[in-house]
Amino acid sequence: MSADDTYKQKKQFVEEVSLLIEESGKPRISGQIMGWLMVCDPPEQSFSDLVEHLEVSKGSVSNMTRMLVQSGLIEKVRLPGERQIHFRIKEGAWVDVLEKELESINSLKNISDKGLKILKKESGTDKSRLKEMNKFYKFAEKNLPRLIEEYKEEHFDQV
Amino acid sequence: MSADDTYKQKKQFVEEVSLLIEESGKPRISGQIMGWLMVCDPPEQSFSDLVEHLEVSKGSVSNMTRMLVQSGLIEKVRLPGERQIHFRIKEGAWVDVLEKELESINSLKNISDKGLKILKKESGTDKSRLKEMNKFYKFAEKNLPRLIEEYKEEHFDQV
DNA sequence: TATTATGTTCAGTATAAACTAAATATTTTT
DNA sequence: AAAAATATTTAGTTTATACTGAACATAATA
Repeated sequence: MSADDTYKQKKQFVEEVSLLIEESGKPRISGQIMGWLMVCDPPEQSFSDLVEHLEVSKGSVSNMTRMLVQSGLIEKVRLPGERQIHFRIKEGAWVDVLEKELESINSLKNISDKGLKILKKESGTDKSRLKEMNKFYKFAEKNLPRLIEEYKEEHFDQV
Repeated sequence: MSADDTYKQKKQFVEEVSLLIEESGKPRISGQIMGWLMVCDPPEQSFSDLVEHLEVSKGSVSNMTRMLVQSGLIEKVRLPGERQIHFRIKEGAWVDVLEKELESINSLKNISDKGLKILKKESGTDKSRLKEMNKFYKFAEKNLPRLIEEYKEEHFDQV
């Protein structure tokens, strides 16, 4: 297996990751950046590394790295002697993704609270739909953080 | 509080739900349908009920209800004496949403397996990024189904 | 300070998807 | 069987957003 073949496989890997990310509703290029930063060597890549390897515009790299930094998935790094900004996957990136999910779970719990409040005034109207939604998201809100903690303790108790 | 006010609040509720759904990457109208079906009276609504209350086209109702039925969030109902198809929120809709999530979690675990296989050939390259991703999604795959079961037993052991 | 390297912002283009209205198909009633 | 009611499919429009290339801003070097 030549180094060139491995490079091709990495490119293939990048495309598959970006497809998954795209399916989850995020821009394709953010997925390409994530994918590449998972397998590149070294793990830190400069702005222009990204532009060249992914064959995308500077504007896209600028926007998408900002978005990814903002959402906590990657981080900026300054390397001694290096002029350009570098980026790398942030430790705990995937845990962070799940923790972000908790926010929308919270929103869904809140909206179901709100709905129940409205229905309270109408004695005849069925409330079971909203009650089930409410129970489910309360359950999730209670148990997911516990699960995340469990994972953290198992895997980065050194932090 | 008049019935008219309550109706307005329900409309407001529908908009908020649809916004949340939209933010999660699904069409606005699917969110409006979900929202309305959460608070309407009766819980079963006909095709034309949806067209009128949500003020959207028949085509959209046709497409979006099909999508929602397909994804298990709502179901078609035939009511005795009623001519039109009716729709309602399906029992366990929200649990189903989470169960669907498990599929993408599985994809992410698989892609990290694949990535690790590629990096195996390169002795120098950092593997910790992919190992962490892999561990995390393995953990999720192991524990989320358990959690879902726990919820189901607590809340619909009658089923 | 002038020059070069680097990164961001902006304006415009391309693309994809939501949505509608109308035509078509299907089902139900008379 | 004809007519009416109901639902789906289609073609076309609108809207939103990803993406690019170029202009602009900023920071580093000489």
